[in-house]
Amino acid sequence: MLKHIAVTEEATHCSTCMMGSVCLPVGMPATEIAKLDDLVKDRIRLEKGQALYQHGEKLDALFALRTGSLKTQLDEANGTRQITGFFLPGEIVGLDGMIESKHSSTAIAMEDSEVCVVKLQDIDELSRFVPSLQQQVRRLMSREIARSHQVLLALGSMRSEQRLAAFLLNLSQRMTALGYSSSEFIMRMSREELGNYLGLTLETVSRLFSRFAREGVIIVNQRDIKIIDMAALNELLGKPC
Amino acid sequence: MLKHIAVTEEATHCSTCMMGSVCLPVGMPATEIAKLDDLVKDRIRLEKGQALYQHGEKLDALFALRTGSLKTQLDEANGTRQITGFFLPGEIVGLDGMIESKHSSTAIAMEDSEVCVVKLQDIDELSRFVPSLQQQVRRLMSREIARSHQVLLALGSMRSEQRLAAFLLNLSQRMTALGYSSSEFIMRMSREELGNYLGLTLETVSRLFSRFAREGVIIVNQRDIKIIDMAALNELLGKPC
DNA sequence: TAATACGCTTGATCCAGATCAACAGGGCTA
DNA sequence: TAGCCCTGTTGATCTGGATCAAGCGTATTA
Repeated sequence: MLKHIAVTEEATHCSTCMMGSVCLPVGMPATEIAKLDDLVKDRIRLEKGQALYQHGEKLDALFALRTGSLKTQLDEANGTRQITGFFLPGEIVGLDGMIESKHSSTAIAMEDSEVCVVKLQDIDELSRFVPSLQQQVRRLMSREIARSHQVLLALGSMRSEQRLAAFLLNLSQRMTALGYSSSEFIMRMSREELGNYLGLTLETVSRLFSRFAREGVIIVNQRDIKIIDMAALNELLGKPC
Repeated sequence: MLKHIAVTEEATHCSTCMMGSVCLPVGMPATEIAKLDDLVKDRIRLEKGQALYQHGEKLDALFALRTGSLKTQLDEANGTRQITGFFLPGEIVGLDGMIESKHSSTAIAMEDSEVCVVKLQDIDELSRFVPSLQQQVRRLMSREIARSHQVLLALGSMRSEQRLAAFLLNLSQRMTALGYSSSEFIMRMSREELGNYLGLTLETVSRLFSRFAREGVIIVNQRDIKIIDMAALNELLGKPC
């Protein structure tokens, strides 16, 4: 059962939330952000492994990740599973589910997490007074499309070492945006989950980590990653450092 | 140079367009569709090989494909290219470009084509009078996200023969929606383009076509495809027929 | 404290699909 | 009509990453 938490009068709202600088309101005019305070009436606390929503369930809201981390995946009838994304605080989950009002994927917490519930209905109502809100939702969805196109590029055109390099650089950037170190962070996903996401086996991922470490590009301690030679990772992708 | 065509008073509008049943208005209330007539003020005619827009260009509109077919692709600085989608009439192109108002991909006509130009500004203005329009745009974007997740599934979890089977079935469905035969159609893309899209080489694609033909699953004549045994393709994907 | 389990690493081997190469057919130009 | 280019087919060979297998460290439970 999902653990709902009503957002009371004195609780944190969008305009005062610490995640504001990376979350849903990013890029909106300050005057309009102030009007978003009634947008989130509800939060959900998730335990590690718990599903926020599952494929086929009715959808009427987006979810802004406040703390923790999530993964989204497709589960096919024949047993295959494809992880389609990993999400960090400030990122929006549920954007793929607005067709037929059914979720087309499953979202699972990779650690204890908390999300803000943003009802689509509330978005539509509020956007009459906050003109930039609809554009903002479009921007977020567009970003999600572009993001998955980047993953397509990785899966379709890159070799295994390039895929992992691209993943590490991407994660590093997102951690930086959150105010964490760009060179040292903890990966919340297992080798198997990462392999699934990147279209590789867990053994290949493990070997790549070992190799990168041997070559002095990173230091690996289980899920604790330290990037030593950022330029080497960029070079792998054929980008000039 | 792009060839623009003003949509005059007596020209076809959304409410009278033959593509209405598969295009942007799909699923909207009839009363609201009637109000969409001012949405498209402009069309663009493209010759085969011509770009509708290119990576980095300013974006302020969506494009509804009226006739012909398009592909979208990412072109990396290091020379790699990844085709991210093939588009048929009635489908919407340009949804990935609303971040920073810049296109994040390039769209190219695979044959002489024509698109309706839908200005974002006009969407925002019109949606004050047509409440379902914003939801419609969200639906279209959501569908695009779900679509690319399906491709992720193919590239990340399927073997070559399954990827091609999934592609053929998908194309068959879309052709059916357009009112064409579900079992016989012409593919507008080359073996190389298809291979690029599916993360395979053109040789592998060619061999797969030959093998499917040898096994009596399809009949291939260059780009003319006839599906003989739809069930066999579904079985390849592990789906019960 | 031992016992079981889970995630990860590493080695040995295998194979699907890439790469390299040759050629065929159709359409276009001269 | 010949010549050329472009697209596609097919064969031979190679290889990156999968698969199979063993073992190791850390956490959890009895």
